Amino acid sequence: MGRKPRFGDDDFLDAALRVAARAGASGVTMAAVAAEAAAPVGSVYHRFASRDVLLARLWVRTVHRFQEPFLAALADPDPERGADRAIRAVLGWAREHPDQARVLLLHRREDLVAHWPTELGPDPAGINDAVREALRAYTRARFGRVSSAGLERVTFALVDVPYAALRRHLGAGRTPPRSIEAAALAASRAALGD
Amino acid sequence: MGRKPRFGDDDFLDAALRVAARAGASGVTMAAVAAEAAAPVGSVYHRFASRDVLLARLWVRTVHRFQEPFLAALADPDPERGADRAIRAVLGWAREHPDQARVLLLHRREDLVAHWPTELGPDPAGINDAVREALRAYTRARFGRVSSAGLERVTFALVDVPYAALRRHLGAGRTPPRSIEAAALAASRAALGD
DNA sequence: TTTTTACTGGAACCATGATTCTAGTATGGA
DNA sequence: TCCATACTAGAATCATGGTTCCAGTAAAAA
Repeated sequence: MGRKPRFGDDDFLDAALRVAARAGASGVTMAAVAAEAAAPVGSVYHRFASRDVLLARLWVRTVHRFQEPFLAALADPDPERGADRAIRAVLGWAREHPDQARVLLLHRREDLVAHWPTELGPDPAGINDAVREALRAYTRARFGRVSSAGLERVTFALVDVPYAALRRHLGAGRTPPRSIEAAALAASRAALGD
Repeated sequence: MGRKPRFGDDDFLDAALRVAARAGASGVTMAAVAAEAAAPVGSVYHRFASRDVLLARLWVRTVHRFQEPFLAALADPDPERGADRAIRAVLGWAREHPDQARVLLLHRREDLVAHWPTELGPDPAGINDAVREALRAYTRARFGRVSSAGLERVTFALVDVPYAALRRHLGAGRTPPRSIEAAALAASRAALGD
């Protein structure tokens, strides 16, 4: 066969992550990613057809990593404990991986949709299917049935509230402090109507 | 003196707002703003030295409009009622002015800081001084003293929580529904430690 | 009516950064 | 050892969109 590759997909995704953490979304140029990986731009294009593909793949990889602990926590047979565990999982993950958490904040869904590379599947919308389904299941387990209002309330409590607790810190470049957990838990429980 | 102007500052700011609502932040090119106002690009540059200045001025104008009802509500002599009124003011303003609310979401503080035009003052940080001070005053009124933890909690409850309730809807291009108010109020009160 | 002057128009120019292109180059297998 | 095959290199090219520039133009004041 051919020669052994010097750079793999993940090398460039990791480089892009580091650049994003340091320079923000707009700083993630192909030249910057290549320099960060100590590679020439040509090698980046050998792996990723375009900048859009690179960014989309980084986003997808990060979303999956993020969803894993969240979904595991939410699946707890006891709904109340499941909610608490889910909140803690999100806050804990963000504290352990602030750069990756920042990537999730940096992209806007609209930007992603606008530049979504068709070769990565139909649409980024599908990526959240697992979460959407888990939230429906949670709503059913908690409230007996899945009403539109109930689902919205659950989404607010389990997704938007922890996001709100993190946003300020991640946006400012800080690792989120542990002290936000109490307020986030209290707010989330209240939103669930306890 | 000279002739009467055909376009004023606000014509272009309004045009930029409409473009932003329609095409997102990245769609706000100078050519798009000019076209939206039915003016040539030269006229835009006659009013605004650069795109950065235009966007920064739009942001500042919008922030001021947004802060006004929030600060008025928060100044209520009764702290509990002040918090509720502040939440309602934010949610109500966003529902009445979804495009402008979206502008506040679309910009990232980091992007603004990175491109801040020096002629607009020292820094965008100063813009939130009034809010920061109001939150300190609120913390004092509510908890007797201003501790770091108390201030963080108040900020989360009165700024981050309503933001969280709005984000999903504004980002998706929808006008936020009234139904989010109950959950936001409950979450906010809980975060304040009631 | 003439002059003055700020404003209008829009084509040309430039900077940035994505993408392409064509030689090399290293390595597994024959 | 030698060939076939990916992969590496990075200079050159292109596209996009911000910015400049200067010749008109219209209204207010004399």
